[in-house]
Amino acid sequence: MGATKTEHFTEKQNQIAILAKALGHPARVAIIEYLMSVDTCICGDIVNVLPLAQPTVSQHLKELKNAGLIKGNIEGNAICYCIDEKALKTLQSYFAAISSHLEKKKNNCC
Amino acid sequence: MGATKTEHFTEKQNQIAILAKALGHPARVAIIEYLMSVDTCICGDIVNVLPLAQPTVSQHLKELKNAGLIKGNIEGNAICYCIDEKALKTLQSYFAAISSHLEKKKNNCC
DNA sequence: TTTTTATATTGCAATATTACGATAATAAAT
DNA sequence: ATTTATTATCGTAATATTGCAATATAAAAA
Repeated sequence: MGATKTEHFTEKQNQIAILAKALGHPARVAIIEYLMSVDTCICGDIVNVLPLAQPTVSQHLKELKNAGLIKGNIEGNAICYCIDEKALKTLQSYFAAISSHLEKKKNNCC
Repeated sequence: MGATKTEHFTEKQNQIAILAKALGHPARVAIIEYLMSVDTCICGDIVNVLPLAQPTVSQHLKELKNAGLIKGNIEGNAICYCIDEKALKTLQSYFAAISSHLEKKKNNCC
């Protein structure tokens, strides 16, 4: 064993889990924050910004891309990675819904 | 190797990563959603609701608790787990900030 | 007190993640 | 055509996660 039983959960639950998992590493959070901070879309300096070796950064970028959090095109020997707004909007909506639900409830146990 | 290099990232980045990682599994997303759906705080039926064995569920609950997403007290031989609103508020604020930042920017590359 | 009920812990096997050196691939620059 | 610069892939070691059977723990019920 060791493999997640995705088939037992809803599409939505799996989707949120995939996005959350992709952000479940500080390097990937840092990458998203960096992509937000730069104006340009070409940003070959991600490797220099992060305290990790180039193959490791490349791997993290791949995971963010697989999860759908970033989009990337190859521009010559530079990369053009940027945030996929749709994915982040999904997360924003999800947690906004949870928050408003919790506020309505005001349950005060625990 | 294989251990995350947390020390190279900011407190905030690590905090978000910890919360996101905890939600990086559909079972744990399902648990949060279930805790939201029930009115009561005592909810010993989590095990019956999920398609996983009892020790596995117990482990997922432990991880959610470690990450700070749920709070739990033992109430006799039942458990009282509930959502820690603070943690979910943190996530809500974080993604709200990202979303509003992205909307302001309207970058249209990629 | 013994049984029942409910959750936690232990131990283990299967799998996944993290990290990086070495190397490949690719395109711009010389 | 060769060099240079940049990103991707491969291979591998260390560690973490996932899942569950077996067992422990703890309190209510009998």
